[in-house]
Amino acid sequence: MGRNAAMRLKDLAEHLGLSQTTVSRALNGYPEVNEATRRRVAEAANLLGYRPNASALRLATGRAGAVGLVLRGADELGPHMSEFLSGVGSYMASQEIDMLVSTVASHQEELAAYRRLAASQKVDAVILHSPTISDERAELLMELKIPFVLHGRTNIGHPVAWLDIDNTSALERATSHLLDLGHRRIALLNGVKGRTFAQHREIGYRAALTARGLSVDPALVGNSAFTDEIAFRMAQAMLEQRPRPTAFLAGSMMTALGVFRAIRQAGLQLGSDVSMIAHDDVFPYLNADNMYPTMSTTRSSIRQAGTRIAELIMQILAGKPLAEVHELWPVELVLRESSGPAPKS
Amino acid sequence: MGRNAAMRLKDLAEHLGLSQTTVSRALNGYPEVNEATRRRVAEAANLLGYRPNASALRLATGRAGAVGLVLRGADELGPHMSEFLSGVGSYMASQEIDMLVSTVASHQEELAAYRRLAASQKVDAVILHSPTISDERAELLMELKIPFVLHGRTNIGHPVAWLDIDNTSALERATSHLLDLGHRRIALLNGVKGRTFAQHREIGYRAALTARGLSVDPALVGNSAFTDEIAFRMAQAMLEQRPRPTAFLAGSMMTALGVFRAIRQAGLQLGSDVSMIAHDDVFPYLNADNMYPTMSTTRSSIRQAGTRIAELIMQILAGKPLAEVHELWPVELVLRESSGPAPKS
DNA sequence: TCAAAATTTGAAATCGCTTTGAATGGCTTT
DNA sequence: AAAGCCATTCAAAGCGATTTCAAATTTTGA
Repeated sequence: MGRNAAMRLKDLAEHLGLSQTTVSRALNGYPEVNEATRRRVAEAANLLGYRPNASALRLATGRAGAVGLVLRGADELGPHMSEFLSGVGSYMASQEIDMLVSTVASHQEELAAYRRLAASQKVDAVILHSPTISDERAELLMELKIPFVLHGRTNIGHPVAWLDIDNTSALERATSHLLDLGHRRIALLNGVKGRTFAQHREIGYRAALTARGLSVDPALVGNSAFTDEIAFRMAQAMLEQRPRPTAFLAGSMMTALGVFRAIRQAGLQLGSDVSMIAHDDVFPYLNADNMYPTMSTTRSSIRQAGTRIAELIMQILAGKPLAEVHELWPVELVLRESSGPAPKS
Repeated sequence: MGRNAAMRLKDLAEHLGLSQTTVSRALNGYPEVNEATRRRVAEAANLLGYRPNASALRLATGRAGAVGLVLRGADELGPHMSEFLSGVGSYMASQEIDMLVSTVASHQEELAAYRRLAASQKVDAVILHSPTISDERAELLMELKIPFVLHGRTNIGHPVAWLDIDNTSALERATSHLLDLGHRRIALLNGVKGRTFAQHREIGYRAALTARGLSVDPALVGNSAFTDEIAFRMAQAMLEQRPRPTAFLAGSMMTALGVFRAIRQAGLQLGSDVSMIAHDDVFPYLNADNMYPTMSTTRSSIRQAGTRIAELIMQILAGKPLAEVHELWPVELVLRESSGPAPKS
C-alpha cells in the first residue's frame, strides 16, 4: 500500500513559516507579495517538488483543467485519430491541460458519455470529431453548455466553432486533374455516408465531372470506413466492370493500400493501366513519397489540425465568441507517379 | 459564458428534504439507509441527472479515478498505440475510470511528466509501454510510489507487474519454419535497439539459427522504428546483397508493407522468390489475410492486451501483490502465402 | 512627529463531496 | 414505566486548494 503522502500547501507553508494564503499567492503570481518572499517560496516549492493537488485546485477554482475526447472504439481510434491526438496533445502538454480520452461502443453510449462529462464536470471543453451533416452530438453539447471545437463541419441551429479542411476543393481539383489526363471512368472510394467530409468530397467530385458534361456513375462511388480490406473488396468489384474504371480517388492511405492490391491482383499496373490519387493525412509511418510507384495525393496534416484545434479550444475558454472561430484549411494536391494519362482504350 | 450550474448534492438533498449525509449514503449503497428512502433518492437523482462533482469526490475520497498514459509523441502514438489504447479504454469505460493521456517529446520530459502526475495526484496508476531492458521510467514510478503495469518486461531491482507476449518463442518458431522451408539467408527487421521486446525477438531468431548450426549475419539484422519507409530502405539495401536474403522477418505490419514494396521494386515475387513472416498486432484496418499474397504472421492482439492490462491495474489497486501479476501470452504462428519454399539457387 | 496611505501578511470562508460521531424515535425487554 | 437496542437520520469536520476581508507593518507626506 503505497500511501502517497505528497507535500501539501499546508506543509510547504509551515516549512516556510508563512501562511497558506501567502504561499498560494506567491506561487500564482499575485502582485501583492513581496519579491523576496516570492523567491523564497518559489525556491522551496521547487526544491521540495510541491505541486498543488489537482482535485483540490479544480474544486477551488471550478476549472477542470482538462479537455475531453470521446471516441467510438474500434471505429474511430484508428491511425487518423492517433495522429490527431498526438497533435492535440503536443499543445495541451504545453498548457498543462489534460486530455481525457474515453472510448464508447455506440452512438447512444457516446451521448451518455457527454452527459456524464457534463454532470460530473470533468472537463472544461471537448473536441468533436468526424461530424455528420447535422450532428446530434453537437446539439447535445450545445444544450449541455459544454464548449467544444468541431473537427469538420455540421449544420445545426447554433453557431459552432470549427476547423475543417477544404475537402470539396481538394476533390474537385483531383478529379479535374484526372479528367485532364483523359480519364473518363473515375471511381470514388469515399468515407462513410452521412459524414460531412464524405458529402463535401462527393460534391467536389461531382462538380468536376458535371463541369465537363459528364454524369456520375453510381457504380463507381463507394462509401465505407477507411480500411485496407473494405477498399480492396470495393476496388476489386469495380475493376470487374466493363469498361473498367481507369482511375481511383482513394479516401485515405489505408484505402489506397487496398486499392493498390486490387489493381495488382487484376494484373494491372498502377500509374499506367490505372491511376490513383489518394487523400493523405500525413502519417509518419506511411509515406506517399516512398511508395512504389510513388502516390499522388491530396494532402493535409491531420496532426497540425489537432494542434490548431487545441489552440482554438484555449481561445474559446478565454472567451472568444464561437462565431469567430472558423478555419477552413486548403488541401495540397501533390502529383506523383500513381496518376498518369488514361490508357488508350 | 455558459456557467454550468450542475446540480449539487446539496440541491438534491434539499429537493428531497433530506440531509446530504443520507443522500450520499443512499447513492453509495451504504447499508444503514432505509430501503424506501434509498429508492426515492435514486429515483430523484436519476430524474434530475445528478452526478457527483468529480473534483469534489476525488478530493474527499483521495482517489483520482483515473489512470495515466504518457506517450512519446510521434514515436509512440502510432497505430499500435491507438489499438492498445482502444483496448484499455474499453475496460476503463466499464469501470468509470478515466484515461489521462499526455504526450511528451523526449525521455526527460517523460520523466518530468511522471513526477508531475505524482505530485499533483492526478492518477491512481499508470500504464507503461515499450520498456527498455532496464527501464528508468519503471524505476522512477517505483520511487514515486505510483502503481503501474508494464506492457512488456524490464529488469529493475523490484518486482513489477507486467503483461507481455512471448516474443522469443514467436521468433524462434517463425525462423525455424523458414529454415524448414530451406531458407538460409533470413533477414530480421527488428524494433528499436534497447527495447526489451526487440531483444527478446533477436534471442528467438538467434536460437533458431544456432540450433541448426548457422551463424547470424549482422548485415541481415536491422533495428528501427516500425515504419513503412524505414523498412523499405532497409529491405532495399539487404536485397542488393549477394547472395541476397530469401526471407524476411518483419517486425510489424507497417514494416511488412515497406518490405513488400522493396521486393516488388527489385522485380521479385513475394511468396516465391522471397518469403516473409510479419508480426501482426491485429489492426482492424490492415488485414494480413486479405493481403496479396496473403501474409504469414506471428499474431497477437495488442488490443486484447490493453484490455487485460486495464483489468490488472484494477486488481493492483484493489491490493493484489505486484509479484503475482505477471502474464506471458503465447503468440500464434499463422502460415499463409507469403512464406514459401526457398528458391533453388 | 504623527496620521494616512501603501505594502504585506494572515485567519477564515468556500468549493462539493465523504465520513465520523451524535441524536432521534420507535420497539423490546425487564 | 424505565432501560436498552435498533434502525435511521443529521450536523459538522475534514479533503487541499483559492479567495475575501481584515490586520499588521512599513512608507509616505505634511
